[in-house]
Amino acid sequence: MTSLGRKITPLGNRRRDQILRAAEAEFEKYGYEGARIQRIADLAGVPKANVLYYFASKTTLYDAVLSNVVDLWNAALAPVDADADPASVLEDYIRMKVELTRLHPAATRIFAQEMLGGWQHLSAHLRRETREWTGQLATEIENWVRQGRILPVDPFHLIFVIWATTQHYAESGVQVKSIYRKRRLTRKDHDRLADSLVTMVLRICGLEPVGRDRNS
Amino acid sequence: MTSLGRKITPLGNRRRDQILRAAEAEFEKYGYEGARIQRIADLAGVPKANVLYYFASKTTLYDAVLSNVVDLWNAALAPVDADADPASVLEDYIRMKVELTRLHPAATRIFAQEMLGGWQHLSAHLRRETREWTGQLATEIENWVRQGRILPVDPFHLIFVIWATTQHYAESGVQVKSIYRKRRLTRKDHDRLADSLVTMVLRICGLEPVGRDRNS
DNA sequence: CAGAGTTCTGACTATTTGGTCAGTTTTTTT
DNA sequence: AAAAAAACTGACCAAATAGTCAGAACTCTG
Repeated sequence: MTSLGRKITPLGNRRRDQILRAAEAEFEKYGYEGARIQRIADLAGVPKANVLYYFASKTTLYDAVLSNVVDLWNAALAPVDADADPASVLEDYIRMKVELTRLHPAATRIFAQEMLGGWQHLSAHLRRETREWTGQLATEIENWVRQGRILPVDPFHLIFVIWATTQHYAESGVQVKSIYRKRRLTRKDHDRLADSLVTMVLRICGLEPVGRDRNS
Repeated sequence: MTSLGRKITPLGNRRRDQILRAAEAEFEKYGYEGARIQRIADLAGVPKANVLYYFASKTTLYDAVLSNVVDLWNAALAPVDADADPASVLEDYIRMKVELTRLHPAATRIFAQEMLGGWQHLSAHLRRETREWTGQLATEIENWVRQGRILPVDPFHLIFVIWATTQHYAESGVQVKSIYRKRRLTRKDHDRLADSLVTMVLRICGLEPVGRDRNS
């Protein structure tokens, strides 16, 4: 489904990326059902038929976009180091997630939409990967609790707090504007979000912030 | 838009509700764009034209569904009593929200979808109401912080934790199944969620659980 | 520069879908 | 029971949209 039955030249690759970027924006804005191939074509500045030339169908195109997003996610959220102290691990995890959210808001929103829909469009392969890194942190948290290194918490719920909050915050750029009367999220907003989240999560676990050199 | 230019008999009202319920299920499952009037009609057991007889357009129908949902939400989340102690207020708020989520999962999901889309389909009237009760709790939390009754927290972020987590949890029945390998959420799951959330939120605020008679 | 492979596209099709409407049936009112 | 009002519906329509295709244009290679 992903591979076309022909060679891909550098030119073709550029076009493909160009279309893919446009598709990402479109899917972000309208979701799978609401997305229109024509609009993707317009946005990419190519005729509609050209979109269908590179991606056989709307589904294929969405798959490609989604795959990119999940790859991004998987690459960024590194495996947990078993020896590191809980506070550091949690803080790193949170800051990484917020950063990803800041750098790739479109990707983030698509990811969230897909999650809302129960990963209906996620291939089995990607689904497994996604489950893996989520499960790993949960196991680690469970160990910490058993070892008495943090207060008792339900690992899933703790992850949800981190996950849902950043996600929710990122997703709702419009909501933030409409309910909280802000225009858009600045870099500072994201830093504040990360700080605030770290503080909250550490308090939940009964931990103190780790003194560390921040690179900024 | 909401009112038809004719009298509504009891019979008509029943049919209207019947269709409305079907529509709620449909919109929950497929979102606004994905929803099909034909399917709503089938689900309600009436011809498609009958749906359009009661609701002039898809938009009108969605408005009606959404209005119901927001009413439900507004009615349940009572205004905050300024004199009550923070722990009680927060616990009540959380338990109410989780309960709503349990009783009206469809409504909850539609609400979330709408939020994701930036309230694009919410009338100005409902939008104002929604903002009001959100802002009220935030103000209250700010007061508590100022009075030193709870540890310093960003009110919005705290509300987000509550909100996003329950929302996220409720929304992702399928995700819970696919990632965390559970079948469906039982009553017990919701109780555990509420307990866990209360604990977490109180820890964030540096509060102890309130001893109180639970009616169950 | 010739030929092969790749890229591109306008025009077209099949299907889906929201919405209309004229006329029928049922219920309510007088 | 007659008249009026409301409820209902099958048949249709116009618009939108995903996807097809034949052939033109371009690009690379020998």
